[in-house]
Amino acid sequence: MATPRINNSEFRFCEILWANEPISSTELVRLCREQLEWSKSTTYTIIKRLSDRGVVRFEDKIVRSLVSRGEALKAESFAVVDRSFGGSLPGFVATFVGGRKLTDDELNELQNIIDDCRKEV
Amino acid sequence: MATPRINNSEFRFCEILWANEPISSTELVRLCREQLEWSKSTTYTIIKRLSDRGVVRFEDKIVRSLVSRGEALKAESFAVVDRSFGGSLPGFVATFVGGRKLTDDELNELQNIIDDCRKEV
DNA sequence: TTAATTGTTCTACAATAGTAGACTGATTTT
DNA sequence: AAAATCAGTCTACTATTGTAGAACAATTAA
Repeated sequence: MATPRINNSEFRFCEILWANEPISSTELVRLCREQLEWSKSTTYTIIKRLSDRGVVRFEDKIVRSLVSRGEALKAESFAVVDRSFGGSLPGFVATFVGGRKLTDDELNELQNIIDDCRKEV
Repeated sequence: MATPRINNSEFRFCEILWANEPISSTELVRLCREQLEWSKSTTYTIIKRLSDRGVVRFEDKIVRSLVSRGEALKAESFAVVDRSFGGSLPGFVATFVGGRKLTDDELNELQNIIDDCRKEV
């Protein structure tokens, strides 16, 4: 059961959903109008499309996600690393770093991630 | 001068171009047919679209890139990290790692990248 | 110098992404 | 109960992506 694809505008919608769920459609309409400048029907269209694809459930005027933010992000990060860096995380990181300085904090965070990863056998 | 956007099929095309440039359109048609199963006109359409957007130059039957593979990958990695992880590379890496074991080699590579990054002040 | 081949463009069509107006049925308010 | 509001759907239209047939122009071979 691969994570269903979520396109760009759907992703923006999901960010709002994830941050507020469970949430009524009416509220979503309001938030999407405020934060994305969407019309009411645009919001409903996206709810419909996402629920058709199993990304959300829309029941009794309440919308909730079936795919967590974490799952979606993981799927997306895998996709990029696979497609453009032959599946190599170091390849991705090297390219990213090559074009930008990292702060000490970021370096430390990365170090921690690596160390943790080494621990778990 | 932001790197022009390059969509999926264009990216596949570019991989072939980057690996073989400068290259004649005829050769590209051949390679795209072999590797992507594209028809002749599909290849020419993509050459046209990319040259309209300044990604490649098509002159005297020769195609060459104006955007290097490195630039394109960097732009793409930035885009993902920005859009989905608020610009945080550690955020990206943590998510990625959270769903998959890294090999020792990968861990060492990452370690090297971090160490190098620390050196350059 | 015709015939074939090669190189290129034009047009086009289906699929997906992005967006919304108009309508309808259900509730609520006067 | 008519009027207003609310919740939701339907239809639809534009832009982009993915792909290619047909036509045409230039070059080469017969």
